[in-house]
Amino acid sequence: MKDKPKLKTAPKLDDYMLFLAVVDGGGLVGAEQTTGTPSPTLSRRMTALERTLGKRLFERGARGYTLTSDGRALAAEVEHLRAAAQHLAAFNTTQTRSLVRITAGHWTTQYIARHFGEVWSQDASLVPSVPWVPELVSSDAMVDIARREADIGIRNRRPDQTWLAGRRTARIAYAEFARSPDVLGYITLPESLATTPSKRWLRQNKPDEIISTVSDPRAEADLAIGGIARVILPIFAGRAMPELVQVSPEIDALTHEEWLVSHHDARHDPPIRAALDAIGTLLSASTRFGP
Amino acid sequence: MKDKPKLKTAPKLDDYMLFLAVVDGGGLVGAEQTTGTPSPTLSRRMTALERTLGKRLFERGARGYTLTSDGRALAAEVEHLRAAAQHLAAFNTTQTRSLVRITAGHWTTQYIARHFGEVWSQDASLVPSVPWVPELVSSDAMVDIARREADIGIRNRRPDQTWLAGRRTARIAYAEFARSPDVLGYITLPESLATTPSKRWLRQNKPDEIISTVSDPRAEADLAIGGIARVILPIFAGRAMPELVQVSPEIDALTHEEWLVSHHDARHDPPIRAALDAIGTLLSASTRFGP
DNA sequence: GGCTTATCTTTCATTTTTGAAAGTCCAAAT
DNA sequence: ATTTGGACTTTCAAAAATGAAAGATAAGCC
Repeated sequence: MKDKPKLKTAPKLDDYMLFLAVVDGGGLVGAEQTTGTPSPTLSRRMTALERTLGKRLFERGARGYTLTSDGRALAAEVEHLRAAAQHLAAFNTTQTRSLVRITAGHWTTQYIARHFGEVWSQDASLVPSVPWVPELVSSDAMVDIARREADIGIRNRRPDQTWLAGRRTARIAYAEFARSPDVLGYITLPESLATTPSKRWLRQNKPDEIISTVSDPRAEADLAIGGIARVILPIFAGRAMPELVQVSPEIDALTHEEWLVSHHDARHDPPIRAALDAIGTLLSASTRFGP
Repeated sequence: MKDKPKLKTAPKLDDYMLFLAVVDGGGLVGAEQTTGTPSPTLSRRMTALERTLGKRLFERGARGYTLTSDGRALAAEVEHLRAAAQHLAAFNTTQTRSLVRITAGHWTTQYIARHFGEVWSQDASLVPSVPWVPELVSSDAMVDIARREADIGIRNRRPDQTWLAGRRTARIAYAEFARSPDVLGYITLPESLATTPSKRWLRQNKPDEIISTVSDPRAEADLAIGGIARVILPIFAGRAMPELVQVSPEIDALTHEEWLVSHHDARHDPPIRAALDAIGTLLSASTRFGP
């Protein structure tokens, strides 16, 4: 940053914790063992702490650091900070697992939820080294990964913003499903909710054959199972419902790719890395698309 | 550092304090005002805190940040840390001035002590913007600036270690002083203490004329004032004692430069910067060497 | 007295963090 | 419906921090 004269009036709180580690350990080597911070870094941090406070906290010798009287006085005062930091650490361990928010369309979310046990387990021996839990959010809206509305999005095209990273997982095909081939007419969502390409396609291509609407994708499928009309579904979702049969060939106009999308930075975050791997495995599984 | 996978289990304590500032301020802009930390930095630090804890602490909106339930829970817990940090800040303000340890030979130390008021004042309107206090240590030993035995050293030659920074301040000349020109013989320090060039010179050149020794540089001058013998002094020191007169020409063999020396890193430290400027002004003053 | 060991400091290449400027998005105002 | 303003995120160049390796120093041991 710009070279502007700045008197540091407040040391880093972490430097106080490192200070205590040096005190407890009798020197940099002892503190290195307890904190994992290398001695050269500790040396600089202790020097910076002394400089910022304007106090000589240690006498430095061949046998390690020993406290000055200023150092002993400070150590007594920093115990409050140690207690507070330990309190926070204890609080944080009450929830050790990272929540990873994953958004996808309804049927993809359902598929993930039903098959998630195949790639994740709460059993201690199977839990991945990075503990995480999925938070599945069913949404067709383009959620804002930049503003952290989701950690991972499953989308129907390659991400085009440069801060997003994406991996193609599958090719998704659509077809008509019904209770039997002789069921005619279509059920779909109201026009205001018909935001997906498949809903728009139906309204554009067969508007006179829509005989009913319902506001919920789950209910849409239930009504098709009830024999009232046909429904257009991703084929992997339709095949997952034994009461329905495919009653048309694939609808080529609706076929699209499926992309697993995350923020460029976040994908290095271990819980998100682990989630991307697990979800990617699920979405790419050959069993998802047929026997 | 090496690219090794590392799950950060403990956030920076300062990030918790920034978190509280964001909570108090209702967003990044409010926190920027109270902490001075720019919004882009705060944005990243809050994202890093969330990632490290595996919790979503904020909902992000066009009107700033609002806390999630996890965020509210954490904010309550972090109050302990806020209290501890405030306790420390209060403790630190009990000693706001930086102690700058300056080592020099006896006579230089005395000169600085006597004239220090010319470049430094406790008066509020004259105190420099960087509060510091000198800790003068009279020592002829080569103190270890690397191991922080002193912040500033006044030496008789250019520093040769690369981690030291130096500024030449004066040319120091020596001569014999006595109560009157007819006083003969020399007083000096015992051989074991005669570590300075001037003492060694005397022992090498006029060993048979040493008629007495004393262990203290101050007493050495006092005895000369008492008329017992001559003493070899830096001319600026001799002239500062009206009871003594210079009784020899300058002793060319003893003339040397004077250097103001500090650790390379430390000289950017404002208290040390201020001390170097003040001491440099004193040592270079023309009044130090003559009428 | 010389050698070994322990501990701290410095070098140097690499990584991380920072902050000004610019970009993005949404709510409020017109 | 459009424009404006506010708040957050990203870009990019610069600054700061880091840690392995090497250097420096002193105490302990033989």
